[in-house]
Amino acid sequence: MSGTSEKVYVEILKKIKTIIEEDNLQAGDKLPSERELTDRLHVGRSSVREALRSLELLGLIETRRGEGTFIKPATGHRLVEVLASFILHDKKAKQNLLETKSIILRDCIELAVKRIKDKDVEFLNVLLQQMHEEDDSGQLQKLSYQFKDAVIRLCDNHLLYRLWIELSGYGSSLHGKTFIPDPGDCSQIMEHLKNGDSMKVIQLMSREL
Amino acid sequence: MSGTSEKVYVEILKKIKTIIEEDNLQAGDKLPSERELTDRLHVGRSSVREALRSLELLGLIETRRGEGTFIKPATGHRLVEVLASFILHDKKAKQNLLETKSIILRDCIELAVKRIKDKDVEFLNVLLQQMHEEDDSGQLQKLSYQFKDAVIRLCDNHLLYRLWIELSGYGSSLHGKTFIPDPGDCSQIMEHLKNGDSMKVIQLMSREL
DNA sequence: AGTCAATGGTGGTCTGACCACCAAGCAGAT
DNA sequence: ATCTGCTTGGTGGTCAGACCACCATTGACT
Repeated sequence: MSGTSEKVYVEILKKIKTIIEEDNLQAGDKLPSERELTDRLHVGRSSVREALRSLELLGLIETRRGEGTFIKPATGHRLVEVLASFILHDKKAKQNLLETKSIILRDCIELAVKRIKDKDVEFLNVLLQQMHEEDDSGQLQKLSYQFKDAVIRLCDNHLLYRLWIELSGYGSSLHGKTFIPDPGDCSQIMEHLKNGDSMKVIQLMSREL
Repeated sequence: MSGTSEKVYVEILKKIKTIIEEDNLQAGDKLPSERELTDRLHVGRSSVREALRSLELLGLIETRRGEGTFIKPATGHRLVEVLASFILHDKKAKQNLLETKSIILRDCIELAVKRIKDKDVEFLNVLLQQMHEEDDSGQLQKLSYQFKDAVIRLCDNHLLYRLWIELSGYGSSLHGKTFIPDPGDCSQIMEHLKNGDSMKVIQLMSREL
């Protein structure tokens, strides 16, 4: 071995990262099975599992019994969920959470109005069109969520976006419901996005708070 | 049992959380040993370990071989470190990181100028005084860092503060050095804080970028 | 009283075993 | 030829037991 004072499971984390990079694995792709990793890395299966379970809790991978382990599209509110339940005991912390969520949302939108491109406008218009044509309320809700999400992603900063997703995930588990704009809201948001009026967009998107 | 579709190690996470709450364990306190948890929760030791390793990777606990498992004071830059190394493959992601760090810093400062109290001003003045009296360059650096940190904490939002700490931690591992203001900067920062000029404070504190 | 070896507890790791689950392949029925 | 359904191999999920390395305490010896 190379001078290995590190715990095996941490080493494994690094090896897995290497494997992901070398094989250029993308979100949704399958990782080698636990037993194969055991062989390739010359470690015990339990150590492999400790590493994988850690990544799973971080929301970086997803395991499906009988199928395998897969790289997850970065959308893990699990992270904040766990962190929160262990760290955010008191009321003040929850207040902090809501405030931070609101601030991050504002940040995203401010970047969004700066960075929105013509093709983004087109895409949002398509969504908007679909919404106005949709009758089924379930489908409508889904589209509304997509619209909201798409707007936030306009910030073109994946890290910031992830922060919002995670904060949002925990936030909704706090008060149960998530704000979803109706088609009318979306039309207005659309207009203000084009005009570069970030204040108005923020107002419309922050209704839940 | 309650509908147990959950994986054992996730159940264990909850149980551990319960134990921490019931026994009112604080940072630094010792958790029951792996074998004791195995007995108390009627599960295999490997499952207990999967749960503990996950918490360790999240920076929530610390394990010392031959001694035991201990609750860690909530200050895990491990989180972003791990997330980052797995998510931030490309250059764009690193750019995202720097941008986000800068944005969070701005958010903190904007809250800080709103929320600064007289006693905060007093405290910062004491630090400033010490800085001007200090000769030793090492000590001076330490005081400068304290000053910067104290200003950011004025936002009175622990979560936002933690986000900055974590982003900052990874950021410095990117380009190696961290910006530390000199006494002159600190005096100016102090003035603008009192005047409520957040723009100026942000400028002075963001020099590293 | 001081030194140090034995001991018991703790985390670290590996192995092998079994289960539950899923998908693909194959054999039989239609 | 197609569909159905069973078999089978691969996968994750879990457990039990065995060592090892390490640490702190104990207690015997000096």
